[in-house]
Amino acid sequence: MPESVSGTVSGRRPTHPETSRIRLETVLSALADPVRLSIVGALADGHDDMACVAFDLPVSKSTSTHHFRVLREAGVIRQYYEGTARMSCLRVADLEERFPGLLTAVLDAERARRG
Amino acid sequence: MPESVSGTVSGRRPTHPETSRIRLETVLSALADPVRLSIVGALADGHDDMACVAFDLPVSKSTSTHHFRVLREAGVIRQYYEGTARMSCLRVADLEERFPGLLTAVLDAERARRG
DNA sequence: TTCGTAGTTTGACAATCGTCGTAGTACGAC
DNA sequence: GTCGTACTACGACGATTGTCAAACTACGAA
Repeated sequence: MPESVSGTVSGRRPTHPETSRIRLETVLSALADPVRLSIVGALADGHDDMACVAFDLPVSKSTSTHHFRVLREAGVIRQYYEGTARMSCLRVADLEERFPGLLTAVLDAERARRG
Repeated sequence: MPESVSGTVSGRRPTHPETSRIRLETVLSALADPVRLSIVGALADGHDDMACVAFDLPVSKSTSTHHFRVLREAGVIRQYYEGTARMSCLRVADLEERFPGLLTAVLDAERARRG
């Protein structure tokens, strides 16, 4: 967390990489974890925006935070606050622009893996 | 190395996963490394089959062996011997069958990253 | 058979990763 | 204000990963 500009404590202003700076290896390694893959799958199939709490992950709260952070810093999801709830949504358009077809293929594969 | 059936020393009969057993997370994490990504890129763009030695990787021999093994065990490449040379080729059709569009998208992204 | 080439195996190492519990912070409701 | 909820931060831990050098194996050629 390098530059937290204005007054608020860090963590309240999540940093997102610009689309042009999203790196392939980072995205792939972000997606290469079962917990994070299931988050991404849930975001894609379920509701577009979801709070962390809605995911019901098989890990502790702090581990959840960690995984969401990895996804956000990789450029896979965008996060913002809605009250105390951390909402997340997939950066579908950004990813499609940067790596055409990649997210679609991964989501298809993940869907097949589960259903 | 569980079951090496006939007499030969292990390592000479590389084990490849069946297409149906290729796992998404394993493939993604295999591709999430710059060295392995460059191997895959070289295999896709260059010649279909290449010996390890032809890749000119920025790592030692043993590290090379390690990376090829990860790719092979993930189901991304197929390997066989041609004399003492270990030849490698992408399992394009198998991957397309298992995870349609995935390899293509990754290769496009990798190509863009380099060119 | 001897030599060189190509790759593997082993064991080591530092770095990263996924996990947790505890403590802390921000917000909404009361 | 106080309380509860939702999440983050901070260590800590064991497991995995990427790396290497050294010793070894398999094959082809001289």
